[in-house]
Amino acid sequence: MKIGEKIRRLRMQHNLTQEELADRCELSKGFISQVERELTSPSIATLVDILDALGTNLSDFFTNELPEKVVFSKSDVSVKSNEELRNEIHWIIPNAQKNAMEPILVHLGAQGQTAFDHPHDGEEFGYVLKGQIYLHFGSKKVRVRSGEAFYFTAQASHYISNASEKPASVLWVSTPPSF
Amino acid sequence: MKIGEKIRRLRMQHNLTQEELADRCELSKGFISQVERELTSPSIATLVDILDALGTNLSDFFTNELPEKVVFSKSDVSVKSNEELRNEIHWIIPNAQKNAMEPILVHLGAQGQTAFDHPHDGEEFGYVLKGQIYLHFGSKKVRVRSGEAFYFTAQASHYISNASEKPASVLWVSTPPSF
DNA sequence: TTTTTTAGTTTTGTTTTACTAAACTCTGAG
DNA sequence: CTCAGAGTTTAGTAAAACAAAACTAAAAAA
Repeated sequence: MKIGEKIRRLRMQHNLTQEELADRCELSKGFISQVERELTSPSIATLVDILDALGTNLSDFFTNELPEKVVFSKSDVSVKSNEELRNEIHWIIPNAQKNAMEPILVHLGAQGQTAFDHPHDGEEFGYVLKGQIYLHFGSKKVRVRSGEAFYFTAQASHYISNASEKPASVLWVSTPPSF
Repeated sequence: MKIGEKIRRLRMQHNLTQEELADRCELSKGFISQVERELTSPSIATLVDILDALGTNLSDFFTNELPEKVVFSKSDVSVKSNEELRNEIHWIIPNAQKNAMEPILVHLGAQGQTAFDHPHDGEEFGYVLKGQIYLHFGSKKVRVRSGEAFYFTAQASHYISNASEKPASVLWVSTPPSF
């Protein structure tokens, strides 16, 4: 929590005095002082004004930063294959649920396809490494060939399929990770 | 913005009535109604209570505000090449600044390298499509070969280089987009 | 049909508090 | 010492958050 402290830090980083900040968002300097010392709590509307004057927004403000983590994946970490759907999914990063994005490698055999993915907030990006696949997005169906990419917000059900006899590989990155 | 609508949607997703939600966060059902219809705006403290009862938090609540967008990139949208660094960067998605992730294709010529990227919050994922590159991360230097991937939180300065004479290609996804 | 229940809305009123204006404190500089 | 610039504190008000109860509307039950 600690809204006040955070605002103070931000103000400092911008080399502003309480009064200067107060002017920018049409508040009194005394009030800014109270906010920073947590003697009061601004309304949401005024918080937006303050953050605006500090070049940020509610989203960034409340998003706590992630702990540092570096992963170098030389080999596949975990694999799950599905005979019936003729596919194989390689999770590239361990415990990606904790991260903002989750990259996977999808191998589709002849006539293979992935499981139906239900709509969720977030975005999906794919790059076809090998072969040719069909992306089914809502009622749309689009062909994506090797070296091509696709991108969409995951607000419709979707899955991919391989209509041909040759295997296909897709590098897939989704955010936030579906759980 | 539209705090009320969003709360209503969340409540619906949890199959709660206004009264049930009101009970959980010790508010009156009438007030919940006013909030959802934007006739009033909750204080930050009570907003936290409400979100808590809905199994979320300020951070997540204010983050997911992306407009639906679907992009299929069959050809490169914009390219920027740098003779001196012997590289070429292809932006795959137009206006990716508005999105949660920004995928690019990086081609490195012989002895090429990318510009120095300064630390920022967010995460970076890369997959080497062709050739062999070195990832410089802070003071670390790691070799990544074709078919291998790397991943890290972008809290240290970083860039990639191609030490060999053969060209190299890397598919790069970063989040949030650096601007 | 009438009655009852269930979900949501609207009104009215109280109480809390966000916010202002002005006085106050504490520096450091000239 | 005094002046100026930074922050703090106080006192008061205007605004609003929120509660409680009355009111709609619709569906379920009888």
